Amino acid sequence: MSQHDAQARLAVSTVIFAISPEPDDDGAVRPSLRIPLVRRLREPGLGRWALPGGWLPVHESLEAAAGRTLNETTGLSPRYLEQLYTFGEPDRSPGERVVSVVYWALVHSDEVQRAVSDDNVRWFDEDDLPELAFDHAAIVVYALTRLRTKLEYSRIAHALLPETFTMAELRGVHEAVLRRRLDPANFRRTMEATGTLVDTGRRLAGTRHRPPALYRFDPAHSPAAPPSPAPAAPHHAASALEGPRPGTDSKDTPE
Amino acid sequence: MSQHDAQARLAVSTVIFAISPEPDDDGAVRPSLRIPLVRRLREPGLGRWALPGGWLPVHESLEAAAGRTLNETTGLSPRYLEQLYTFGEPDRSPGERVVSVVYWALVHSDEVQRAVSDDNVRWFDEDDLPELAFDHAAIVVYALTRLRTKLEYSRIAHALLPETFTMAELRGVHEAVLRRRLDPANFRRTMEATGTLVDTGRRLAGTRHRPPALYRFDPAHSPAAPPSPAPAAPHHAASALEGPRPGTDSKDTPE
DNA sequence: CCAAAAGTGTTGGTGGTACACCCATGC
DNA sequence: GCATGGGTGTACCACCAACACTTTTGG
Repeated sequence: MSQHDAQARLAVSTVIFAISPEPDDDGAVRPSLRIPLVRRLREPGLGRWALPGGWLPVHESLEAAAGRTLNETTGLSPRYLEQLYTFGEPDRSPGERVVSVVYWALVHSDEVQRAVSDDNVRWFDEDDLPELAFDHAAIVVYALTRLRTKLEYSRIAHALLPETFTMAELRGVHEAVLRRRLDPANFRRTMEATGTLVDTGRRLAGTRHRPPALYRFDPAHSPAAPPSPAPAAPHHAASALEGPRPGTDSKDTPE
Repeated sequence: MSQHDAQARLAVSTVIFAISPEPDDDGAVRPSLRIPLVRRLREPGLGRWALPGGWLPVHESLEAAAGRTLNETTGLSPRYLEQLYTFGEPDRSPGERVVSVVYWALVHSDEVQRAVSDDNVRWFDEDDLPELAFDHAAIVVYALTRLRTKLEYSRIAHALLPETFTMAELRGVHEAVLRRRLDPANFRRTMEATGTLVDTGRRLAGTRHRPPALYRFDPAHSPAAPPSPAPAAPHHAASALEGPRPGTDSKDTPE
């Protein structure tokens, strides 16, 4: 019983979200929600697209492992990272029992520019995903509903935006995630009422209309962990990454 | 590398909630929220109280394992069972890396009567817990906030009550969980507005005041899985249990 | 001046809280 | 009849969606 003994194997995967400006059908630039996927280089599921992840190292915390694999596959570091759910149906991975602790993450839109993207890592539009390996399609669907639900009662949209942003950009993020238009007037008031928005005093020039104010989020409100007592506490998994090292395929790849 | 090789071990634990009538300080019978704990019979944490649970068998689903260990320790079967969170800090269990997928469950109050309770299994009042092994105290705190949060936007209180119940009993459950008094008039309207309550037509006699109506929950509303798409779907882990079998201590016990 | 988006004001509906009040039963 | 909770009616307040309206820029 070397490594296929009577034990489930533990993997950690992450659903990563970012906002990308994408040309709309009528040419207007509407932001869209995007997700990076990696191509599987081994069986099972060879060639299929899957969520970035890897086996859990014995001495690494779950959250650190999620942040690290995220960084290894995309080159990015998450602004927001939270556990989503643990998937462990006995038959979800052919051949071997695999239990996956899945996280979801948000990254800044301006970082996506310099994100890795090659034959084996690609960003997909949220409503135009390819066929996924294992049960990853269901996982993404679940992560999407969690993101949408949480966006409405929490203020996490800032994790998808650069340091400063206009009210319209913030609204664009909400509209892209919720997939519906929001009233600009009411949206502004709701956001201002949270007290987490700080007017930088500067304005964005160069538009062909009245220049909008630039805001940033009050850091006093966001790093303070939400009322979830025990876990959560989205630290950034500050695990450094030295070069493009082999990644997860030291021996075999999990789902 | 027999079984202490470089892999984390996977355990499944469950925080079980039930309502018990408990004599109040002034003699009045107010329901209270109770949690069963098991005494650890091995190191680490020998003698301490801990959440019921066990190692994950290779061919059993996470939810089935949670339901089974729940049944083995308490003799009860859950009316509600949902995944809570996965705890996996590297140092949470001395000596060995253990990752615990934790569920939370609700059981009917009338079943608690015939629940197991001996030297090694005991029910504790939610606000009078003993010192717990490992990080189980934090886990219970987290489960409590989840229960409280979910009670307010979902209708899960029925899982803590018998088939039929009065409006006051239902309110008593909410008050016990939320730890505050609720306005009877407003509570009634709120509950009636959900449309999930069915008046059985019968009334509870024997009180020394106007006999209250007996309700039951509309089964058309509760088994229908909530809008959580992927996981959830609280099936009852229908794994039979043949007698008081050795349980999890075939080789060693997890946390 | 005009287009276009920023930003403000006002109104009506909805849901929740507080609280006054009547109803039906046991004793 | 009277104490006790069961059950109803109603006024008020906070929040939110809808939408009319004013402001400020670029061209």
